[in-house]
Amino acid sequence: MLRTHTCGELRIADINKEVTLSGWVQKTRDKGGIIWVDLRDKYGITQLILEEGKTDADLLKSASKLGREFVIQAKGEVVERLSKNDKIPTGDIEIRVSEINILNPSKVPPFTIENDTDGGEDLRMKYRYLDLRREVVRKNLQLRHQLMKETRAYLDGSNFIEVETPVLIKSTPEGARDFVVPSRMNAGEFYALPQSPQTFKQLLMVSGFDRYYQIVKCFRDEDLRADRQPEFTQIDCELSFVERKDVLDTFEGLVRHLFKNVKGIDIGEVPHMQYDDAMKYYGSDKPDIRFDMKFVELNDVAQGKGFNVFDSAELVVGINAKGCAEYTRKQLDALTDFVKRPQVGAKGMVYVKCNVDGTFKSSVDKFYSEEDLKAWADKMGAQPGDLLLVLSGDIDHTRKAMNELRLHMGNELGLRQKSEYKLLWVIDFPLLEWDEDSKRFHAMHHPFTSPVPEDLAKLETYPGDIKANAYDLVVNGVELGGGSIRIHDRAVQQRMFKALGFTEEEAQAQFGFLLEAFEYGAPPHGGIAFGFDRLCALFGGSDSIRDYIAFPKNNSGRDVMIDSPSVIDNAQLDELNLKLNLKS
RNA sequence: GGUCUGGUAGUUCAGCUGGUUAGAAUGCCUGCCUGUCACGCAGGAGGUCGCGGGUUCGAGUCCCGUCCAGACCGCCA
Repeated sequence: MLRTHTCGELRIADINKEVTLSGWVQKTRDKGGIIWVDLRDKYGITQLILEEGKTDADLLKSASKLGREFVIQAKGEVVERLSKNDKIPTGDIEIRVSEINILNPSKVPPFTIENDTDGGEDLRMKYRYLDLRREVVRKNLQLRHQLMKETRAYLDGSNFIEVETPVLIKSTPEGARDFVVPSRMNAGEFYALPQSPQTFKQLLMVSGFDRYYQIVKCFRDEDLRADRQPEFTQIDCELSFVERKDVLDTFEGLVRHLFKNVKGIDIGEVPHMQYDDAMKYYGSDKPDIRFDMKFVELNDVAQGKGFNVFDSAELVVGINAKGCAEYTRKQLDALTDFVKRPQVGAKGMVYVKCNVDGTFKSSVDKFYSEEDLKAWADKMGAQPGDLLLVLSGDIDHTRKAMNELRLHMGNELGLRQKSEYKLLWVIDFPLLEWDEDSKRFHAMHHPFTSPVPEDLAKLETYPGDIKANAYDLVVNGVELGGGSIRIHDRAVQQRMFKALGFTEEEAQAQFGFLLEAFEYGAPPHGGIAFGFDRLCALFGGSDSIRDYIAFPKNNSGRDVMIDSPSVIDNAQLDELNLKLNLKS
């Protein structure tokens, strides 16, 4: 037997037991006469002791040669420690060793296997299997497992069944870029990896499966971010005979279950917010409502006073940074620099200090009197001591920039605590979005999202005005999931494709199977998909999903451990009927 | 496609307006140490300053290019 116990379970009650432990050498401490070895496995650390006089001399000598990360087996007796360590659960006992077997030696690892490791990101990814030995990283994957388990428990308990859908499917022009896979047996043709199992889950509804889910890998060939990987995992769900309320209730239930069972938090009722309001008051379709600082539009009080920047702006909008009137020139300049960065894109920033003595000091005193500024302050509900930050310009860019500024101020003022969770349903998204580049409408969600019934007639007349029967779940400013009630009527789906600029032939070629399926008794249905990696990161309190993926890709979509992607040899290319056409 | 930041010992970093032999911590090796648990003490080894070019009497430092990594914008139905 290689072990009788793990390295995390022995306690004072186990004293005098003869045990066998196996694990990795975390560290040896040779005190001269006494050698301690910290033995580590997934479950914890147990201290071994070898002592001159009490331990065989050869064994003592060999123990001093044990290096970090050697895999060893140690046999011995559980004894009470003379000096205890209350920092670890096994700190009251140690193993008086009678035998050590080196199961496998180890080279000196390139970084230390500790929570506060000395290894940088790049190195840890190259040796990810060593990185995963670290408790902090291992706990992230254990959290992921727990979330997966609880998700399945909830959905199983709600009559969902998990059905696997194919990974080799068909490329579609809509949406993100597809990863494609050449087909050897069908020369010149390609599979695509799914961006989501969307059409398959809808077909399962046509098949009568009623309630489907799948924890499923999806693929998008787009640039990466801290919260975006080319392959990622979704909790993908679809339900038949449901309206929006049914879906929201069901998955609010899922999220409530997860918060309750994994974090012990009661999230309460999840409020709903119109997309239009989210944009108007937060400048974002995923507002962080852990803090207020809502946008206040100031056009009526700020325009017409001779300040050309504001007068010529489509939108003048401000936020109230409570208690920040004492900001120094340097701090205000830093904020101006922040909004002027190309990533934020504002041309400048106007501030108004609402001084404690009731006076006002602004960066535009030349154009506005105290009364003018007081009107702003009143409109924004400002108190003495507050600081107003104002941006202007066209609506879209100004809202976007103000959103960045608001989040930045939220960070600066400590209003975005990771331990606090504020959930929000954003509803009534636009169905379509005009795209200047391609001069056509794009589906904001996807082409299978149904319009709200009362807007259906606008598909041919005012497509840009249609509201979609779609919803996003937003947590702390992160889009955690989104879905919609789908189209289940062939004629409506065809009108939708037409609005998106598909010819009838194109629609038939791409999605004929779905259109046909709708003619064979497709039930009303709808669903939702959650970004599972983001869910893990959110629960773990991290901004990066990489920490919750066992073997993630780097910024350039590479796996630096296995060094993929990689070239393939000519024989392989030949077999696939492919010829490379590398530019440059 | 773009913006920004970084690349110096095994590792994490410092290295000023260009100027002797490029430092620290940690890890590693050797010796000592009988209650350590971030053990301690003494000693030692360890460097193509990412790569290529340029400016200069002289480049880790300045300039250009390039590669790699990270964050972000575009992109992500």
